[in-house]
Amino acid sequence: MTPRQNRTRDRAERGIPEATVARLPVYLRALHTLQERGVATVSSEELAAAAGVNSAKLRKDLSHLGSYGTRGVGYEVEYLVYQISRELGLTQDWVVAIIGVGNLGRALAGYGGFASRGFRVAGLLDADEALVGQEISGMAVEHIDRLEEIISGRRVSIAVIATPAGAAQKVCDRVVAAGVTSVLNFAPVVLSVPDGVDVRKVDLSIELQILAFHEQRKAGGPDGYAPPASGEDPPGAAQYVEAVEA
Amino acid sequence: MTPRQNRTRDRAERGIPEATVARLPVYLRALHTLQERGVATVSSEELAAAAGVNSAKLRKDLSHLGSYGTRGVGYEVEYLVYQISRELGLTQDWVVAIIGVGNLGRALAGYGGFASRGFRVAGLLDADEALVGQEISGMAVEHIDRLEEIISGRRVSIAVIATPAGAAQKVCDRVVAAGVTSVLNFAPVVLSVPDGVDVRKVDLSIELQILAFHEQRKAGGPDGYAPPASGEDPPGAAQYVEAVEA
DNA sequence: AAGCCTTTGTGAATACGCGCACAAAGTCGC
DNA sequence: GCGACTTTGTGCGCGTATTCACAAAGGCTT
Repeated sequence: MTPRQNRTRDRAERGIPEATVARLPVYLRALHTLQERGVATVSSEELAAAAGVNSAKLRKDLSHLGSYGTRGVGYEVEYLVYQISRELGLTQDWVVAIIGVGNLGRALAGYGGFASRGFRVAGLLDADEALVGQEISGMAVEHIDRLEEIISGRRVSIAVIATPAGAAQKVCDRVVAAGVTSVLNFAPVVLSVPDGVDVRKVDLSIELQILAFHEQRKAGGPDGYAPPASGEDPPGAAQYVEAVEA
Repeated sequence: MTPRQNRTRDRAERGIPEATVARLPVYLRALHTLQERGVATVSSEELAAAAGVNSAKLRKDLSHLGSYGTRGVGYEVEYLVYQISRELGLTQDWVVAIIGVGNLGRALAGYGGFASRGFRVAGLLDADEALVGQEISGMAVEHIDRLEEIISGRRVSIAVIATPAGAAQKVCDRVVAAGVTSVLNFAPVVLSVPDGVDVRKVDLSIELQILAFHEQRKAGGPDGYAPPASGEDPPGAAQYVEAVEA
């Protein structure tokens, strides 16, 4: 994605691989668990096991942040928690707005994982007049007409889109226009955004379909499944649509 | 993950790359949208744009399923929908059980994306006696004690874990013991499962943290952000824990 | 019927990520 | 104070993924 800037500084300090960034939160969670148990020091082997990764990978990931381990001993849990938190930007607070207060939006509003990691939900917005004013998880739902005002007024930097698919792109355009540069999208659509805006997608249906693919493989026998005749002309090409439509 | 079986047959028919599998559902969704609009034929360029990927990548992905395009014309939408659906295993029905009926479980139970893609929710389970018997999205919540009976009796092949973190591993062990080989995990823990069982994880908090990382970079200036002094000895090493704890 | 134009399918080059294996570095026991 | 032992940090090779660029293939026009 950003290949050119990787040679400006040489490792640590700049250019942490995307794959590493994606694992840091996992390490962080494992470290928090260790911390609760009162563990002061952990080896790469132990932490890797807790995080479900290879220990060499863990060490390489951590080496991108600097040399925070002690050879022969391991890593100091507390210090590592701090370093990873800082690298991820969790030592500062991030203001989040949730747009769309359906079932999913409600679940997100009540999700404990927000507050505990420096994410503060500062707004719940919906287009449904009947919802506006209702209180969800101790916060009143506001009308989406006030989106721009809320986003800039409360310095929202991350927007969580939990609207129906049809509304998502329009909402996205508006939050971006209002200054948001990070979007977490739960709507089942591909959002298009200008350069400089990050979008991450969470899509239940896609995850299930990936599982179904592997499940189908497994069902075909342990040694190898051949997908149903993939070079043939299926008889009756017209009616196969029904099989997958709602 | 499975490198040895890739040479048994030569491309198509066997060994679709994991990265490709992960994109097929995206293509499928884009194709459904086109279908609703009455589009009969689509070029790789158009479909790639709709799916948010490079067109060469799209063509290579599709080539793993076989040669379903016509040079000079493009792909027949309906036929491609069928081929991808079949490859993903969506031409058959998959029986899903949702374990944990909190906010998130409720949202999942009501999620339309299940039914519309061949996923049938056949059970909602929870440990809370107060919830058992309640109806959620037209389905009665059942007690988790009946998990084994429900899973084998109703031929559940995919388990969705939406329990609190503390309960997830135990629930996972039970569903696996009962015969489930595909798990979609929403609990913020790393599940360990025996070989042959697939686990996919959806984790809101991790996604937010990844966004925060990039947001922090952007905030440091358009040309390059240097993370706060990553080789230094921070003064007062003891109190930095508070910054990220609940 | 022939040639032009569009679009696929893929070879080749490049970038990226992973994991092994080991040297360097530091601790701990004696 | 020294040697043995542990564990980090990383060089290296391998496999996968991505993208470019183009030849092959097919339709369409004249």
